[in-house]
Amino acid sequence: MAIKSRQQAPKQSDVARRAGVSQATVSAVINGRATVHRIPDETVRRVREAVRDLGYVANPSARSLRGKRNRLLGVHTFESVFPISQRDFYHEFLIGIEEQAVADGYDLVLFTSTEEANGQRRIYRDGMNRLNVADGSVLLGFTHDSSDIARLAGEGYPFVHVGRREVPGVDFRWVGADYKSATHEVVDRLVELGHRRIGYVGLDHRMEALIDREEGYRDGCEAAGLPPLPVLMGVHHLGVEWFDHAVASGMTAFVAEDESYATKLGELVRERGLDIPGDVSVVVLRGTNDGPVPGRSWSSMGIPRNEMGRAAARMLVEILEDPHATRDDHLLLPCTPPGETTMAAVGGAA
Amino acid sequence: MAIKSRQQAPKQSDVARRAGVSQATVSAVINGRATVHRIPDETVRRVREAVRDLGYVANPSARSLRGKRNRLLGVHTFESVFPISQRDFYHEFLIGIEEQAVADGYDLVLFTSTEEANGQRRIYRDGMNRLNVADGSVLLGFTHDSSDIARLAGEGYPFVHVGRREVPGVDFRWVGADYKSATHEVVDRLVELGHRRIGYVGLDHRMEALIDREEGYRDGCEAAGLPPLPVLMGVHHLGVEWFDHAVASGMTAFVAEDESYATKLGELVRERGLDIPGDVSVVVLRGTNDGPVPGRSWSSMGIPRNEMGRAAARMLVEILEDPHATRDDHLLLPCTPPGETTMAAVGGAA
DNA sequence: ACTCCTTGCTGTTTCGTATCAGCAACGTAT
DNA sequence: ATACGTTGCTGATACGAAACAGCAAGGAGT
Repeated sequence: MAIKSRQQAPKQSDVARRAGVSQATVSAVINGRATVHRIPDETVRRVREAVRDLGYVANPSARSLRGKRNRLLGVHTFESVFPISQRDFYHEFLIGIEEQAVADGYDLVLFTSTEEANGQRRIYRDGMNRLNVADGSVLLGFTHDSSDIARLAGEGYPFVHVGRREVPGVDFRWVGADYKSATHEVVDRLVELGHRRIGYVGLDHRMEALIDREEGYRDGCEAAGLPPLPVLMGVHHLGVEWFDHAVASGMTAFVAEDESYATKLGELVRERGLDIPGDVSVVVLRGTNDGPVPGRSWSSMGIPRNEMGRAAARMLVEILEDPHATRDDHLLLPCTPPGETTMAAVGGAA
Repeated sequence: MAIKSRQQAPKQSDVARRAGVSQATVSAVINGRATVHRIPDETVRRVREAVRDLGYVANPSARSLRGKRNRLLGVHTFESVFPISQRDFYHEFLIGIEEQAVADGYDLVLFTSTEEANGQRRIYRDGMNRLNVADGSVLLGFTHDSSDIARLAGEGYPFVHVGRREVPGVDFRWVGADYKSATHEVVDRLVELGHRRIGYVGLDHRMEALIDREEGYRDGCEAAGLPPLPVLMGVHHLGVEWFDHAVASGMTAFVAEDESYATKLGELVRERGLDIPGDVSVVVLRGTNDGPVPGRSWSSMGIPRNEMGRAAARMLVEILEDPHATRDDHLLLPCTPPGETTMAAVGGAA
């Protein structure tokens, strides 16, 4: 069959020969430096013609070898599957990153080769840092093990972490969301709606993004003169005894740290013959798009995932293009308040 | 603040200095040519150690300039927005590609930098062919202009096109879906359900993937001894006059080439007080996930998008890893038959 | 003492592009 | 006649990795 194997594309020296000039002149014309190189119009015309005739296209590898940049932005995620999956929480971040890359004329490298047998993705594997193929990278997702981040920062590799993250003794850039204020406002709104005992249910594993939410909740309670009632545990421990006790104690609203908790709450509510939001209000602080019943979505704090992705990519590009400019290393974007689908006034109808 | 700026990424000469050998030796060790270069184990060990210590990773531009591979698979789409968007028809292909890349230990380069002002993406732009940074690429989506493909093939760049595509005088590899047989079977099923006048509505712009469907439709009609009744036009021309006429002529089933046509048909059906599938059956040949009403989806031919993506990536990797092996250059995967949500027996109830 | 072979490397060139330093030819000024 | 400036280029080099040719040191064989 006739599929060709690698052939020669014309290069600048071919163009030069055809135009009767040197390769350096061709380079100057192509890069618009004809004026500064004092190339007369007639010569420029001849070179352009030769370029057209031969169908010359620049070799990007040679170009970036010279320029020391590859115009590649890396995307690395610590979570198991690449956030390309649409149901994934991280998907929307990736779209933001992609949009910004388009805008800035960068290509994206998805580091999929870093997956280990256990599904975890690590940056350093047998001592190698694959990220180096990209000019810089955006990091997504959470790892318990912050050593990868520390090492990357130590090497001075340019990267931006999506999500606030603190690693003691290590400075690096991140783009986060203001979960604290947003959660505070959620409590304010619930108080406005007449709720006086507001529960907070969340994961037993604490990380920055969750700590911020809990802090906002506590601040909100304090500002309203209410007792904070947080319960932190694994979702499968959320049982009827706890729920009955909570309702009996007068709890009318629940702030769910994660959507999985809301789902569980929904089950408990249904099991007890109650109604959301008629009897109980539920607000989700970290969710995707599902709801308690098909067709209705949770009152869910809006995380500006797209914007966070965009901002992270933008910050990275700025670092790459002007490493020495002074700029903020951290960015906190506002969340949008939840819709009122699963929250309502105390005792009020749906 | 204390964020380090990019210290020059280490190169082979840095590794060489640290290991007390020459750059050539480092290159030999890294590329597994230690044996043929008669480098003793002890030296190999020292070099490897230096590589680890410095976190050395090869510069992909330098490598590809030299004609070497980078374990980078490119993904280029001709359509406007990158198929990362979940609503996009192309999204599922990308997931398949990604999964295969993970399996084979390749990273993915999404060519987002090729977008022009008009939203089109071209491979050759202002004299650059960016695809060269990847070892080979998977091409997605349709362009009217096949010159990019012809040129790429002419240069012998390794690529696999997702979707059957014929460019006269140009041979290249593709992975397609067997729309023809699948559409034939759709007609068979409709005939089984008692339909005798089956309309085919489709885009006026013909491309391989659509031509195949139409051919399958015609074959199916012929096999059943029915007259083929195809109508090809822009979706906005699909109007009530045509619909009334079609129904009056005894048409009971419509095969819609694209989901947009089914949507339009749904409107017309509702407008005339009819019911799908009670009065009219509708089958979609190219759709995503929507339906005539929320909660019900179209009877839609299943395009094995994930598998096509996987197969394309797999084929590409095989080409890269053994360019001279003989293999098929084209692959046709089966579609899955439509569910029976919007098709029913003639005169039968829903 | 000599040739020859093996081991263990190194020096040099190449890929295609961009840039920098500089040079020949000609004109103008003094 | 000499100095100087301008025009219109060219040659050489660097970027980082890979490949080829080859060389010095040491040992074996005669």
